[in-house]
Amino acid sequence: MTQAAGLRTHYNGDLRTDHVGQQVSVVGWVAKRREHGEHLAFVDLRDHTGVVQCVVPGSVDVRSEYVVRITGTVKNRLEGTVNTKLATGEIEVQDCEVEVLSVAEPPPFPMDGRADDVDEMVRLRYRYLDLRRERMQRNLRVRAKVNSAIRRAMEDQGFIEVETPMLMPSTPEGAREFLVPSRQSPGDFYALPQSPQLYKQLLMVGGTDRYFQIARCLRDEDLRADRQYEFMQLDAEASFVTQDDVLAFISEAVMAAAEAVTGERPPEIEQITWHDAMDRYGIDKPDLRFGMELVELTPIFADTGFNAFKAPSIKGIKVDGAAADYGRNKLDGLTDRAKSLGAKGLVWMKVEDGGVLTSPVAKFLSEAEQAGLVAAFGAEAGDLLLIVADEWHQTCEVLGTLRNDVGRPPVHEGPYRYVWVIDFPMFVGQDDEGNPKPGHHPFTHPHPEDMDKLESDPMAVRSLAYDLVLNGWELGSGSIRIHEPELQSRIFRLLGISQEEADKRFGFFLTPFRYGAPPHGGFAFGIDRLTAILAGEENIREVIAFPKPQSGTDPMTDAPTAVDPAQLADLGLRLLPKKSS
RNA sequence: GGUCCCGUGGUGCAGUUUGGAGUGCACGCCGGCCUGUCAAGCCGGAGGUCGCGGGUUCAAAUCCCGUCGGGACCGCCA
Repeated sequence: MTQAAGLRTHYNGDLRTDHVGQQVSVVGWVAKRREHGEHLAFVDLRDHTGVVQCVVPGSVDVRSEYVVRITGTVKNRLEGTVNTKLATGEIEVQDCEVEVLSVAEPPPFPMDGRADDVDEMVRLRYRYLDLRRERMQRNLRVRAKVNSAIRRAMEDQGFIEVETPMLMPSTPEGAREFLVPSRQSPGDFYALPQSPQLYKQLLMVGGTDRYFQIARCLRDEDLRADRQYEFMQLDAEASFVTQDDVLAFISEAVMAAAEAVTGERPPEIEQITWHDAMDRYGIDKPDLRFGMELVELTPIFADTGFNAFKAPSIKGIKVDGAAADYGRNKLDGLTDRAKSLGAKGLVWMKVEDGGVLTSPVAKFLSEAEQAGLVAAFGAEAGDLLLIVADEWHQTCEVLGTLRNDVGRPPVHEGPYRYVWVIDFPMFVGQDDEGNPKPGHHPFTHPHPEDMDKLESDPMAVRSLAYDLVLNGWELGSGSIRIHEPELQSRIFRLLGISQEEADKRFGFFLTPFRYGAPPHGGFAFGIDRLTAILAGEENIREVIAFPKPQSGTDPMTDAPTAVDPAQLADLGLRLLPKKSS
């Protein structure tokens, strides 16, 4: 409870029967006025702590959202007028005098739960009003608790907070950057940090040992429910540590944040390898809140006569009791979805009594194969089976997406299921020139057990990279970094990056490693995402004071805006004509 | 760049399938009444370029084309 001062003696939501008899002054916004003729009026007064009812012995000229100071005496409510919906509902402030501090126009939407249904653009245009609402104030305070708990947890583990520059050189790997033109060096640009990645590694070279920062990151990529242009990360890096050390540090910060919000410390965060995550859940950010794991079917069809199942990997998922819920339309929808994900097709089967399978393709399967399916799935009458046959990765990915489509609850619904995904592949896919692409980033240390496969079988090499996942959302990722210049050169060679090119692109970053770099590793996770889930929100915009909609424009400030030609001239910039189609 | 959904007084909706006068509901707003209400109650009232543009039609919120805005997702986010 905060000590009240200034114009008020108490916060509205704090008043209880303990205060009965006290003369109090409370301030805030008029949530509601109810007049009963010239002798009695009620004013519900709201601040961020709650609402208290004030009784005025006469009429009172206030409207919704007027800012007022009310002075009166706390009394028990009359018999039968207690309001159990209010925390302050056993008392009221009586014999009130009302002093108007600010008048207000009628707000465009109500400052209560009904505004949850209002068009988000309207809420964002009047965000300063939206923020008055209990939900928004709660979310801001959840966020503050998360930040505070993280900071404390990191400091308790010997990390120090260091700020890094917002204006840095462009390093056009990964996410698209926001650029900032330089006035003193016309035609040149800074970039805003996608993350403090490079600086924090240099802090390790600089002997900082354990660094963290609650860092703002900026990425000029399309916005989503879980993505804003600018977002906050707990960014951390430590020297002379193993992967397990890093996981422990970050687990501690996340669990401390969760405990600060929910009052309950999560159990130790389990781990799963990337391969197992893909194999069992078909995705590298598995949602462990529900089962429906991918079932291995490949051996059943080793000698099949069904052409569609002559594939390297056949897997399926079982949707319990869903056969009756999925008519032809929905099944066609799932098939289209599978195809749009790159599958050649989707086989569905409905399980009838006695293990009989109903499916357009059942007639192509032998009795042994059908029996094998029922056994492998543990299928019972009424279940729906969805089966994909393809390359292993493709099979897993398609089924993983269908599993989420069919079974995944909203992200904010409990329970909280954290999981570390470890042993990510070092390389993922190929670039246009046929070189392997880094799965994490080009400074990630290969898994020590796979060093001998770097050149001979690069796609089989694991890395010391790891992700933290909560309820199917990727909270963040990290890795043990390469600290040996020779190994770094070897990785660049594999990626098809020449030494000259590497020096040009990352010179300022690579040179320091020639002067004695400690082994180090780190992590960064998204505070917006963690906060949203802990606050019970499924969109990070709800836990950001002033977010932007998908267009990236701000309906409140109209940013981005055109600027004065003189400003452009100062920067040595001239605009091209706008594209017209 | 793509797919799908949405756009009707200040707010939330119905009306669109099957074209027929801006018709309706709830909240809010304005005025009146009301001495125990509490997202009060009763009476009265104001408030609309049906996102915008074009087309079809005797007639368009409704059908067609385009466009703008918003949302979810794919691509993208090392």
